[in-house]
Amino acid sequence: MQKTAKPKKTARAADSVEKVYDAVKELAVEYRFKPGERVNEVELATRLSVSRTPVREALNRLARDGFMSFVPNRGFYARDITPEGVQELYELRAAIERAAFRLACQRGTDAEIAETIAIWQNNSNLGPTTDWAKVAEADEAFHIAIVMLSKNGRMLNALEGVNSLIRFFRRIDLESNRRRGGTYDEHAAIIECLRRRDGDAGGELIERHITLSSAHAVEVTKEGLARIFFGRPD
Amino acid sequence: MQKTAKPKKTARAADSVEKVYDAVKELAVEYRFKPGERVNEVELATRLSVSRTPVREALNRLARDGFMSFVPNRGFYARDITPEGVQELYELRAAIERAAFRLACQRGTDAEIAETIAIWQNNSNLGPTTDWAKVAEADEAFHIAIVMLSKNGRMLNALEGVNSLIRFFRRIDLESNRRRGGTYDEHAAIIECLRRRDGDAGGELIERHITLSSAHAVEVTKEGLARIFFGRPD
DNA sequence: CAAATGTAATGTGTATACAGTAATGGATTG
DNA sequence: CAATCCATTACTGTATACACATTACATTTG
Repeated sequence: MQKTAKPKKTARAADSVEKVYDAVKELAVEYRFKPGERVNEVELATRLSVSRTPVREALNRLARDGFMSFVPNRGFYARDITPEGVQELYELRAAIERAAFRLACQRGTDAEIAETIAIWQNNSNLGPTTDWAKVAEADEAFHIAIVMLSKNGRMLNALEGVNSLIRFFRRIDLESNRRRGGTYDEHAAIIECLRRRDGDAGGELIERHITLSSAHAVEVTKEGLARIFFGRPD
Repeated sequence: MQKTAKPKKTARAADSVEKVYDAVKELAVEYRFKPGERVNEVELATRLSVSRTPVREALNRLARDGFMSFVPNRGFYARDITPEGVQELYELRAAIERAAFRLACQRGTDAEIAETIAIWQNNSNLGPTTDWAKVAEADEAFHIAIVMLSKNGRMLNALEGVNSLIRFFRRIDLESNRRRGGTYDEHAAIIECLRRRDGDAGGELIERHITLSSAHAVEVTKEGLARIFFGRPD
């Protein structure tokens, strides 16, 4: 289905909001805004070559997503970074994934479960790599795949929101975790429960698996702060 | 700290967004928009005596809250109403509250737990009433109070979002539930677990307590639809 | 008469203007 | 020299204007 050479595609700048939302969300996910920094609307608008109107609409969305806070007459501020905040996010993630796993064991079809296992087996064959971004991406996909089996779109949506909020820390966490090993085995055990459809056991494993990560919250945010303020071109 | 009589309080119309957000959210919570209905921005703006700009900002927020969906070049549509959607929300609520209860048992101080119990005892003394809105409000407050003990602001925030999305159904659910009795006893059992700080048992009770509600999702949405389309002045 | 086409009316998308509020920096005063 | 005050600057909040997209409806066509 090619785009049949329609030259009338001068097209208005519509969809600016979506573009701005995606772009600014990306900046926020990667902490290109310093924690607590005030976001200047005109600067952002000129940088993205749009007016303030779509920028403000996007910022309003991002505020509800948890990436911005908003103070009337002062504007939008980038999210903070604190160990407590990170731990809270991991705890929420654990709560969602635990429940979703139990539902997945009830509702996933045999075919879906088999497919999920197959995907995991492929992705875990990354071999020894130092591309932690890829590792984190695969890890996130693994957990998302399980939650999809729960057939609960609301949980999936909530988890995706949490995931984008912790993505920055998850990379750091996985690096140090992988050094300590264990992640692979934990996933393997979870997969085995899924195969047996043992929702209770697997749910507990997932919860512990995630809670282990949350226990590093302090170190992870320390390392995160360092990267935000020192470790990049900017 | 009184507001020292500053007559210069002609004040600009600022804060329109907050006002519009609250007003439209209220409308959405109560399903004053018919399910799936397209929301007309100019009509809403004139009704609230503001321009389209703050209206759109508020609608963008509400979209992220789950009250609106958005289709580029077509605008905002009110959420629709389906049994599956309601059940998903109840499942998410159960997931959050179960995990939060366990944390509450670990983190709540003796004083906080005692206070929570006291508040519940007061509120359960409503006696025989037919003001289901009040009953639902007390129920929501009871569950919120427990989650507050978890000291996890993110979970609290997520739960509040879910609560506002299901408030309409919760009232209906409680009516039929109360007729069947049981709600009081279930809360009492949960409270007892909290007093003993038995997070595992109480968590399971909460989950079952909520899951029981979710099982009525179909009937509840049927009744809800009837009320939306027939049962009110409009 | 049904389907297709053109056109008017309705409504969204974004830029811009202007009013009002907070932030800044220098002058003034103790 | 420090604190306060005032003027200036920078930025936010909302209304409005206009371009574009969609929808509804009447007209034409097979």
